[in-house]
Amino acid sequence: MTDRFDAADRPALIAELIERLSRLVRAQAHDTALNPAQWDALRYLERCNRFSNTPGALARYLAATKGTVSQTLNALERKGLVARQDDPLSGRVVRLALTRAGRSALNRDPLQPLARAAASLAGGETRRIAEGLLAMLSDLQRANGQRPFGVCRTCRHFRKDADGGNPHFCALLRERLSEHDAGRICAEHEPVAA
Amino acid sequence: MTDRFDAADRPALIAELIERLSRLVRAQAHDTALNPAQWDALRYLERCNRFSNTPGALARYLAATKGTVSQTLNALERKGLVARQDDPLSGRVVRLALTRAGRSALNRDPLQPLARAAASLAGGETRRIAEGLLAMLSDLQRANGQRPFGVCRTCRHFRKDADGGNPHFCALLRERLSEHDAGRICAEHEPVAA
DNA sequence: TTGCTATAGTATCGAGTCGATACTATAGCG
DNA sequence: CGCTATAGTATCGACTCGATACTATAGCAA
Repeated sequence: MTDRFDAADRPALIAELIERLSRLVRAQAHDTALNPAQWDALRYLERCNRFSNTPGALARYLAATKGTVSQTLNALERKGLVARQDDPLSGRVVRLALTRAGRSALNRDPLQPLARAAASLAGGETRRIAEGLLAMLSDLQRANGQRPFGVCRTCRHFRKDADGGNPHFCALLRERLSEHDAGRICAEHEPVAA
Repeated sequence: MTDRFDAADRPALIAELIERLSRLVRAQAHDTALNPAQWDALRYLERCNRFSNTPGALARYLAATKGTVSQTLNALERKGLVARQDDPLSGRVVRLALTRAGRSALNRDPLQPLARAAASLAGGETRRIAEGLLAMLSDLQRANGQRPFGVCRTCRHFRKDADGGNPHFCALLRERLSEHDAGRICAEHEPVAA
């Protein structure tokens, strides 16, 4: 029988460690006012751009069904952390926004202990690990036939410094992008490299 | 506002990536016959040693309550993947063992896509990442006041090559350990370094 | 205009999860 | 023999989450 802790099976070890770390975070988060799915949604809404602040985009991001996400949003709205707003342009789109309370709730994010654990790694390691995990995420999403969901800056529709005042531009949505926008998650993201 | 994707906030990014990877695995695992907790239990039972194949140890490992774990075990037993056996020495200890079907179920572990993603990383990276994640796990467990749960070989009670035929020895439980034992997870594990 | 179809989102339901609580039974100690 | 600690189970209830069914709007086509 193969021993999953052998050096040869290090990928299996990595996968299992990821699963365990996440499990510990969830276990720890249990005495929070929010559940894991709600925290995930809150984090997403903090970082998505104005093209992606919708229930549908959130559902794709979380790999959950629209119905499930709708319930999560109901809970977050009930708690006053998220506001739903009608889209001025389209009658069937709902725009999501964090409330002030929602933003400040993120200061109590149960992911913080994990982030602290990451911060205490040896100096150069955080970069390597972040890049490795990112690569794994892309891999996994590709294998699942999902959209990659990256930030505008790394998208093939991103046009850097297209203009003076408003430095960037999205060639897909034909919208100007501020420097701030460029670092936000977009549901339309397509990586530069084909 | 700080942008969580800045280089300065790389630890937060790492934490979030771990959470997302795990979420994708869980989402993918949904059309499996087993749920995430059951997979976690199966994985543990494949790799724990003979001192740690009990519901209590599993509960500590999963950071779950005994009641929850008991239910998980009920489900696994009902599905014929795990067998509960009375301990011959103690009437209040239950020993857990994977059945043949349980062992072969692990070939369909939904963690495998993630492991494959880890395997396709650049050569030297897997080692670094595995070590980094291990360090994070220890950190997190220490912060939560939990037992570390490592393999015998790295335990302070482990005596290497204590004997000829049975090479190793556990100084805590006063039991001989085979080479195979040395790589198994033990609930009594205490790291060498204090 | 009138369909037709696709899409965004919601409501409802039911199987299942998981912690809390309470319980039984054994171990171990005096 | 109690007494207490521990291993494990049963039960309950709040909640999760996907499946299904539904409403409503958008967009296209004739």
